[in-house]
Amino acid sequence: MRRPENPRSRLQVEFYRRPTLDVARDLLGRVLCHRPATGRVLRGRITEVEAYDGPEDRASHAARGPTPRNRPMYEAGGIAYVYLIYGMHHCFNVVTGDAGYPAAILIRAAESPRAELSARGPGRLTRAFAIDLELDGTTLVGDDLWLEAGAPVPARAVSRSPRIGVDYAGAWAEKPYRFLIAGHPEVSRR
DNA sequence: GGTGCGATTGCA
DNA sequence: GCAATCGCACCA
Repeated sequence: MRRPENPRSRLQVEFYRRPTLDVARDLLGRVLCHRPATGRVLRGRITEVEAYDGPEDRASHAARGPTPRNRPMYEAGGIAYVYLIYGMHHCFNVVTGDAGYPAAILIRAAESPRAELSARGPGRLTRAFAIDLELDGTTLVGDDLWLEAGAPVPARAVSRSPRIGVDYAGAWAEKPYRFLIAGHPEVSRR
């Protein structure tokens, strides 16, 4: 019988350099940690994510090939991909897979005993965790930004659905690439 | 160089 | 239902 992982142990690059859907499911229950330039470490347990997987994924920023913005998606897994959406909100992604294969996972929600760190929705989450463009391309195994093992989420507690806000992606909009912990449903209607 | 729009959110 | 707000993708 394997000894349970220390919940405070940090995820290493091997965790991220796996198939994107596997990483997405395994991100549930992990603890996002950010140490801002000033202040204490911000910690929150991930409750909802969406996978954007490969060059064929029409919902992905990489659907039309590499651009200055999506460059981090083509790097080897284990770094952040952060972009500005609607001119006002940041979205935080975890880059996955091998170098040259564009893939990332959008972190959509997290919970914390600290109420101000419980956030539903990708824009609210980045605001709560003080994540902005400065963290674009940052390693996820450094001392500024990292993930901790947290507590495992059993299979029965994982639910899936199509991704939010990607109606333009044709058949790819139907794929169940959104993973969430049952009992932590998205609040936003749609 | 010009134009259209988005992996969202909050308010009417 | 719709405005906010701007970097960037795309076209010329």
